[in-house]
Amino acid sequence: MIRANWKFFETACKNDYIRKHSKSASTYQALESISKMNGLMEKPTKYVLCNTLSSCAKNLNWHLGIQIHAYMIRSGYEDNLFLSSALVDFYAKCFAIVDARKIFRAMRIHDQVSWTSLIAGFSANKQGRDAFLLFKEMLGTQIRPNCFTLTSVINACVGQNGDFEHCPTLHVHVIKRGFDTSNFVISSLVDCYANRGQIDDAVLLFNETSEKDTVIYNTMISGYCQNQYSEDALKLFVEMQEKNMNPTDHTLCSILSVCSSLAVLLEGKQVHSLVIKMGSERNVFVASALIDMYSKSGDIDEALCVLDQTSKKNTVLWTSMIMGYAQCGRGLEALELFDYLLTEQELIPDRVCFTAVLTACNHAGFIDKGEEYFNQMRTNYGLSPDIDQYACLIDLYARNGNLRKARDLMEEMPYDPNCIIWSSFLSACNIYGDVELGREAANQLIKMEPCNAASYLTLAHIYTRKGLWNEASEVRSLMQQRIKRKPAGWSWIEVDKQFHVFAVDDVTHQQSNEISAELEKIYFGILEVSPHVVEDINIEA
DNA sequence: GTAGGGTTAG
Repeated sequence: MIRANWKFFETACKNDYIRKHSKSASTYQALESISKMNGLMEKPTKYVLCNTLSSCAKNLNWHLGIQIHAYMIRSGYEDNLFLSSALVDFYAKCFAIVDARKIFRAMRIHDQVSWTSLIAGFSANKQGRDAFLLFKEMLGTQIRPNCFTLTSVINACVGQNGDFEHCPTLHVHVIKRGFDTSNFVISSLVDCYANRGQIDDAVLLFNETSEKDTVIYNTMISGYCQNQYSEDALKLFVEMQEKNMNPTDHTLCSILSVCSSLAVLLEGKQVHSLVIKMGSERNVFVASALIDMYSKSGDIDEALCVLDQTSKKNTVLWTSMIMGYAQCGRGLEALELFDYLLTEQELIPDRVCFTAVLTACNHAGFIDKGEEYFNQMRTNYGLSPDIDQYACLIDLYARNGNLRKARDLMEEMPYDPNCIIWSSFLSACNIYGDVELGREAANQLIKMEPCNAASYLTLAHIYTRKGLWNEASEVRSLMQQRIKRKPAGWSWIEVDKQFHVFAVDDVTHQQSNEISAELEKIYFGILEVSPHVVEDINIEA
């Protein structure tokens, strides 16, 4: 029997695995709690029920919430608009979106709040399409959307697939209804554009906003950060300080993430000082960003220190540390930590945690262990692997020379292999010189990204190593036909058979370094084997 | 009298 305590329910609702157990807990504490809130064992009024439901929604207190629902039915409050809206919100926030929809559909009348609650619910449950359809349905009624509704539906577009392009349409609604002065709405639009890689639109909107608050700054910084405009993110951070706007924990997270991607330990340490000054080291988001920053900068000991000092550790924090070990090549320590957490700390791993564990196996070359952990996901934790964990296992097989096994798994898995999977598979084919599988992988990649030179060049490399000069030449001429000009923003010159990559003006120093590294990686392989290929890869405009 | 909103982590 699991003891009923509210902390447990908060966690329980976040995780399906525990959630099924939470149903077996006793219910008396729930009723006791309602009574206490209402004072001295009296019957709860509809106001108390409403407030309590709202609090259950905020704190993910599933058990108490369903007790209140039961009480509502018994007491004839089912038709109360306020209570029903709060109930929709409660179920939606507790990830029971099917129940939320059921309550909403059973309501005889709806208002802005009930519509918005379900739209926001779909959005929070990553069902952007449903949120957008419901918004369209709402437009067909007498109830007009308000700024809450628009924020929720715009938010639903974030993280959706490429074909789900409603951000400009919603932007028009925002302007038409005069919500373009609301920072709430504008920040969700900035986030939406940035998330879709339309950074110019995000910047335009940000610059047009006259009274910028901290959140809108944070959103823009985070947008720059997501799109690898690290220097612009830093500039905006400085601008914020010049305007005497206090950074928040969100700002710190984004800036630490910038320091991670630039691997600038010195600047990262300065931000760490600011974290301490602001007293934010207890924030688990900030702590996680710090661990990530230190481990990506190669200072794993400092990452451990941060972890030790964080009193409230959760799965994300532990995962950061496991990933930190894995990425700096200390796979064994990563796995030891994971095993310790399972046995001693009762860690309940999620999918991302398994990604970190499988990455560790990958870096350490532990095939058997990798397979074991992969199978444990389903058998021990009821988690069906998603494409990221499949990608890890496929990469683990391929890197270690089991190309056939990797290819079979790509066939068996319930997802279509993405660019990441094909390109890691192609580079394994290159290492092990497998012409047949390499050709297939390159062709798939060329179909997906016809203008990415890397796939053509890697395939040409595989052919050249096997002495298949004609095939290699065919691939190179195909590349020259398809890629007619140099990718925007960078160029290169050849001096003494060495490539010197330089950036044109509008490319930041950081991007230019990344491009150099990438090109050096590609061309070094080619130069090594067959110097005459060098002439062919001068793709002129 | 009661309900709903924006940016953050692996």
